[in-house]
Amino acid sequence: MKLYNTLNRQKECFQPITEGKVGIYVCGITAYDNCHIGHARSALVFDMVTRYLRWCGFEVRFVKNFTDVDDKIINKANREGTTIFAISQRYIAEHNHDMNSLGVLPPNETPLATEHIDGMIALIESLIAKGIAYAVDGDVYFSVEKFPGYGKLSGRNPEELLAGARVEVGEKKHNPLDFALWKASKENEPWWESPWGRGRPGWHIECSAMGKCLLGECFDIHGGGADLIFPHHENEIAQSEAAYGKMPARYWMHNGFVKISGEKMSKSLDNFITIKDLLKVYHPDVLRFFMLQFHYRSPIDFSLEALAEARSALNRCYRLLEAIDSFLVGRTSLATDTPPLQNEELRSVVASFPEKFREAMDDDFNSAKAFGVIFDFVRLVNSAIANKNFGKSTDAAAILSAARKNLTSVGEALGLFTYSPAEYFQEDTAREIAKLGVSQEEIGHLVNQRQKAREEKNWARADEIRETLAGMKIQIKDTARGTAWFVE
RNA sequence: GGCGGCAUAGCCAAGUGGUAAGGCAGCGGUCUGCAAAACCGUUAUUCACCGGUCCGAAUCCGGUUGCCGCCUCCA
Repeated sequence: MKLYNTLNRQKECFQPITEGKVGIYVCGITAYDNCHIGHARSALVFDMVTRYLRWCGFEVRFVKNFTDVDDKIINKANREGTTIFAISQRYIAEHNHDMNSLGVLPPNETPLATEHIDGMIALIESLIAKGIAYAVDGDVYFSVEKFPGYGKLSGRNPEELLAGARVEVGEKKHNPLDFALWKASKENEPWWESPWGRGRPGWHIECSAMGKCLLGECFDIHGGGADLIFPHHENEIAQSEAAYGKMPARYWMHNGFVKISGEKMSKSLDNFITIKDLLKVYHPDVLRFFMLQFHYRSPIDFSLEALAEARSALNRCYRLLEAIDSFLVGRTSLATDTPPLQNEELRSVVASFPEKFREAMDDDFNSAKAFGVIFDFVRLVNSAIANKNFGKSTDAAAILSAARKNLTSVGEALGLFTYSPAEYFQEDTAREIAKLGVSQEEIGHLVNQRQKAREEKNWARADEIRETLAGMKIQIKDTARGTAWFVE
């Protein structure tokens, strides 16, 4: 398995520290507002990473933190006249609700920064003892010039950074590049007792402390959004490596951004769409499919049109599952027999499908390439079902149930196809109908009328109703077992 | 200004040396009372542009243009 390591800017063979086990730390959210689909991408990407690693047989320990003390939380708490804990707990609950809706598996550990203050203080003390950090008036700063490797993750060098650095009035730092490990608390700010007086931790120190506490001084994978490369992860490396003498993680993975109209989606640009709003109009699998159809490091340009296309593609997969299920109804007994191999080639394609999927995913979690494999497979199985002779062959049911099993297995690695086709289409239809502003009853009535006209062989009337429905974006599907309908 | 990334069909997108996956949309056909779904066929002699290396490049090197991100909180 190869994965791209931001640290060395190249794909590297993945070699876990302990055979068969993987420790992953991903930077989670600062809990002060609802999550937007940029957060969703990061969550879905690393959910795919952990799911895929588990699918491959690794025992994964996945840690994702919450930043629950920070300027933005403090500001919001002061504005609302409440505590930072009330704010962070509220948005952690919202976050968890969103993640659950998206089908993101809960991490093994979800540490809060405020639960690890002692660890942070100990870490800061050891940095001071080593002469790498210094205290000034209750603040503590990390001295960048004392750490020779500074800039290795983001590819910057301290001189260049210094040239462009802003020096603010009243700075207590010795060097403009130095960053805060601990901040003396001001009025109306939460505080913890420390050797430097009452204060609160800087942003970067929390991940160094929590990563070390839950995964050890060096773990396998550290992940986050590409915007965290600098300064957050750069500073985290500086702190941890200076304190423990080793890189905190071997592989650094960063997901690309979600853009909207060509610009990065972010709080500051105020151009974000929340997960909650999006899930009102599209099924969570559609959002997941949309995100995973791109390689995780590429930027994505988000639009509702693009999401609609993702829905069309995903529907194709669920339709196949539906078709298999309907083929298999009443025929499963055949699967237990040992029938003659009438479809040897198809059987071998079905059997080798997971391996092809694995090949694509092993190349730096290339889910985009994996979808190519999936759709080739979908077409092949569909063509078998479409073939009348295939239905007569004694091994058809066995092959199709194997195909179904393999497709959902691969889906498990991506977090897709976890619903039954009936559930999926029901939820999809409910959303589409709501968008169209028509009721199920209205459609059902028209479908019944057409059904009557068809029974009377009044084709003109039947076609007229079908056209009316088509005008409403409702497609009719006549099958042996009656008429179904769905939204285009 | 510094650092990094990207540029592939109508749209989206994979592809890091061996002759262009896949999805969406479109067109023709099969199936169907008609449709839909599904299937078959079709849609880039070509990968922003200009040079170079090589038997061979979308893929490597140099240059040009355009877009984006980071350098300040940000997934």
